[in-house]
Amino acid sequence: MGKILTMPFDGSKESATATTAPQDVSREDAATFDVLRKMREDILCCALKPDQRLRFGELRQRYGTSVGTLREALSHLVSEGLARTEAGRGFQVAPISLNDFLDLSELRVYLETRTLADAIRHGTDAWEAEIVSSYFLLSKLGKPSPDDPVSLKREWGKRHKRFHDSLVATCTSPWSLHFRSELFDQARRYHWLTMIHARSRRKNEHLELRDAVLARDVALACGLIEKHIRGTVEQAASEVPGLTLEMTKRKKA
Amino acid sequence: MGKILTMPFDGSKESATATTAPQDVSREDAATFDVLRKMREDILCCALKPDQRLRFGELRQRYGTSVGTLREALSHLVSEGLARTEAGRGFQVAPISLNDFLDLSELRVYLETRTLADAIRHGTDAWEAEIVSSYFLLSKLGKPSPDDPVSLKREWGKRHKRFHDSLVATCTSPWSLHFRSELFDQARRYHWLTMIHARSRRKNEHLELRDAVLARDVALACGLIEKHIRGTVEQAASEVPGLTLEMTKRKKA
DNA sequence: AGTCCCGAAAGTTTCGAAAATCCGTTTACA
DNA sequence: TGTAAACGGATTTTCGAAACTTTCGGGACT
Repeated sequence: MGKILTMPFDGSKESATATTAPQDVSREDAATFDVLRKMREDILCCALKPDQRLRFGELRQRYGTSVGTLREALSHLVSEGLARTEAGRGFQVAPISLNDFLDLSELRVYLETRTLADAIRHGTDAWEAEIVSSYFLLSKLGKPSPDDPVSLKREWGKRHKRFHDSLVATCTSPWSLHFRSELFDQARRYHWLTMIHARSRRKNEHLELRDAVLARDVALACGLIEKHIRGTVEQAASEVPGLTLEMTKRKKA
Repeated sequence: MGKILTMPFDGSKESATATTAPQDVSREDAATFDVLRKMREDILCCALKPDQRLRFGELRQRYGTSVGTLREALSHLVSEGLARTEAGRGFQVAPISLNDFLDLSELRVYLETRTLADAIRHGTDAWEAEIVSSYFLLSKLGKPSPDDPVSLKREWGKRHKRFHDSLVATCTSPWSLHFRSELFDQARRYHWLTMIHARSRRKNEHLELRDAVLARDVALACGLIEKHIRGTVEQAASEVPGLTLEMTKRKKA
């Protein structure tokens, strides 16, 4: 029972391990998990562009790890739909298209409303507190313009995700939450493109959403999030250049 | 994503030493993919039992492959929800519980009806032909009793999956199909338990379903599949011993 | 010119061993 | 006698290299 696992004391009070990332409080899976997270973030933020070929040589240098570890991370990304692999031809970043965005957004409407409704019904004080907190952090930044630096966009993306996650945190259906999370990540790729290109501003839908959720108004909150998702799609469709209905023209020079 | 291809694979043959398979037309990923498929099937059929620890030593012997390959396959299974992994404690088969079955079945009702309705609306002649064909193969076997040999149960499971896949094959939403497929595989674990333990017989719901789909009756077909899924849950809940609401009692012998 | 074949180069896949980690047991000490 | 550190065996995790596959380009033949 006793989970006191006392480390064999090494003398140094502050473990000054300079070699690897020192931010390990509860290291998940160490190297593999770390590489996976970084890589996912890079795909979501289009640092690794859609359809880009992922060669092991470059990746090994970029993330400073071995082939085996990379392979495991890539394998994960494939089953999340963020990468593709074919026969003996290695891996590549999953393509994007308006069709794909439309498809996944339709499913998102269902899963977000389903999880949100359930979360509201099972909401607790701690849940409300986290919503308030994460909204505060989100609003403090304000949606970045295309001209803002990448680091700001990344930070906003993180806070945006945290806010939406907090809304559905008390949902009682693990499977619904799981798929919602995967689809949300998928949508983030398109959100990133919108952030880069779109100049139009939408009104603060997050505030409305927060208040509706805190008021426990299921119908209103679900309606708002549906409008939120659909609005994002329309904005991307009209303002992101090159996001046509079919981006699958495999032009070979 | 794209592993919804329902090719008529013969698989499951012990071709360990059969060096050159006859002109592999569809060789997917050779070793890794092969191990992954075998392992998934073993988990679905409870040859690897829920909560069972998956040690590399045993697995290496069972599947005749290396640690790295196993790791990649296990990694896949984790993101499909068929296995778990924790810190530095290796992998284990995902647990099962009635709660889990109820949760995933509720989501299945939505995804199956959604994909089925869309598939019917976009049905083609080839789609109908495959439905007729796969139903024929399914009905030829008849649902196995608990006393039937494992090989028969496995074959029935394959044909059952192929039939249900054929129904939704023309659905136009890749994401819906993807999640439907994952949930269907999850449900197969519980179907297997039911096949092993349940002795009650249900009427031939597959025939009704087939005819409703071929008649392009969306409402009827969706109603039938909903009843089909819910009926399976009830049968499992009442006839599978040990499938209680909480199976998470961590009894250590 | 066009087509086919063959060899070299680039890249991917698989493997087993070395390093790191965990768990149960023993041992030291109050 | 009880607590906690140290030890040893077992297991996991990571890595780089060997084996294999695909791609590309030159040269001979139609």
